[in-house]
Amino acid sequence: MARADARRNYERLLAAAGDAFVRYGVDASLNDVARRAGVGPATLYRHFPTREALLEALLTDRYDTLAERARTLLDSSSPREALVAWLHVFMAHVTTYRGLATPVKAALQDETSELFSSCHGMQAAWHELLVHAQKAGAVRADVDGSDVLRLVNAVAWATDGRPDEADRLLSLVLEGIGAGQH
Amino acid sequence: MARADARRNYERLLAAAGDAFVRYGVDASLNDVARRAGVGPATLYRHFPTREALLEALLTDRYDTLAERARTLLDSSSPREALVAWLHVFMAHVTTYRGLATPVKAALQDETSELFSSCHGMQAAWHELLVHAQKAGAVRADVDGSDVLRLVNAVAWATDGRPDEADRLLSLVLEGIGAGQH
DNA sequence: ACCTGAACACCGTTCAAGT
DNA sequence: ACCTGAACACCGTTCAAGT
Repeated sequence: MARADARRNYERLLAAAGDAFVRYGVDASLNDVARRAGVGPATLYRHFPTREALLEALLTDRYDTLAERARTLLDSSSPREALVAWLHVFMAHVTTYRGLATPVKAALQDETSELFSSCHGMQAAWHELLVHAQKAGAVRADVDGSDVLRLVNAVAWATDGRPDEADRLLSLVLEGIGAGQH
Repeated sequence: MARADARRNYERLLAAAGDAFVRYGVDASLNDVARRAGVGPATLYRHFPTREALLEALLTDRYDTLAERARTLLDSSSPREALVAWLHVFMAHVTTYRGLATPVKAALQDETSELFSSCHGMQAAWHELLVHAQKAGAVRADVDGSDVLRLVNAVAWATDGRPDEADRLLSLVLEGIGAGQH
């Protein structure tokens, strides 16, 4: 049973980490996070053994939201529009913290990544969305969903969240999977 | 006029940095580079004020080679094949050191990057290659060369040089610019 | 059961002092 | 004109010692 102070430290650390990641990106100093939380460094490591553990705690429910969003779009729009809209939302997610694309890359392909399982539901929902679009003939049948997701993540990395460039590169990718506007 | 020992230190530092980047990637410790070169840290900073200066010295002639390669391919192959072949060579370049994609990203879009000017000739040659392919109808006329290069660099980043995945993602990009196999 | 903060080995970078 | 290596402020991470 967790002590009250332990629980409080956990919350404070999470809040401080969120702040620091927003300000300085994913590589923000962990000692600084602990300082902001008013806690010793070792306390941070006790609650979150790795930087990825911190990210996981911060992002898990966002991945749930992304999965839900995919399912909502599935019945609400045309298959192509749904897919395009969701990929935009996904890119916005990767832009949450500077440097987030790198851990996301790991999450998308490395089973040992701590974010790997947090992503699983989202990936499943994304695959449904893709298959739906493929069955409607809006996307080529031979493209692999994981490939697309990793490529879109790479676009987010390459454009650093600059919206116009992100949109241009994303259009190229969409064209590549056969989902371009005609 | 440079002293003999200064010149020798310069060469040693360059060699040590090349070694270290190959082993540990672009983020290798600069103190360690100096140690390997048998030189004090300040001597490294005197010759190469920044890590990017080191990269520039190591890569400049490779960019010249890449430019030359583009011009060679221009008359030797079909426009489409030439373009595809060169992009593969470019991706291989980005894989020279682990983590190189990040400075390359800067070089391709940030004028303040020290690699920016080193890249200029290569970019010009690449644009020629692209225009050639576009005139031949092998690539869509509305795609921007810089966009493509940045996207391909992003593919190199996303695949970490794993050849099969790199090829799959690159195919998607090629399809996106209208240069896929039909 | 949990927290503390001093400590370790490292990093990038700069300094006064040397030759 | 160039080099030295000690030094600074930082980093991630772990420790024995506390309550």
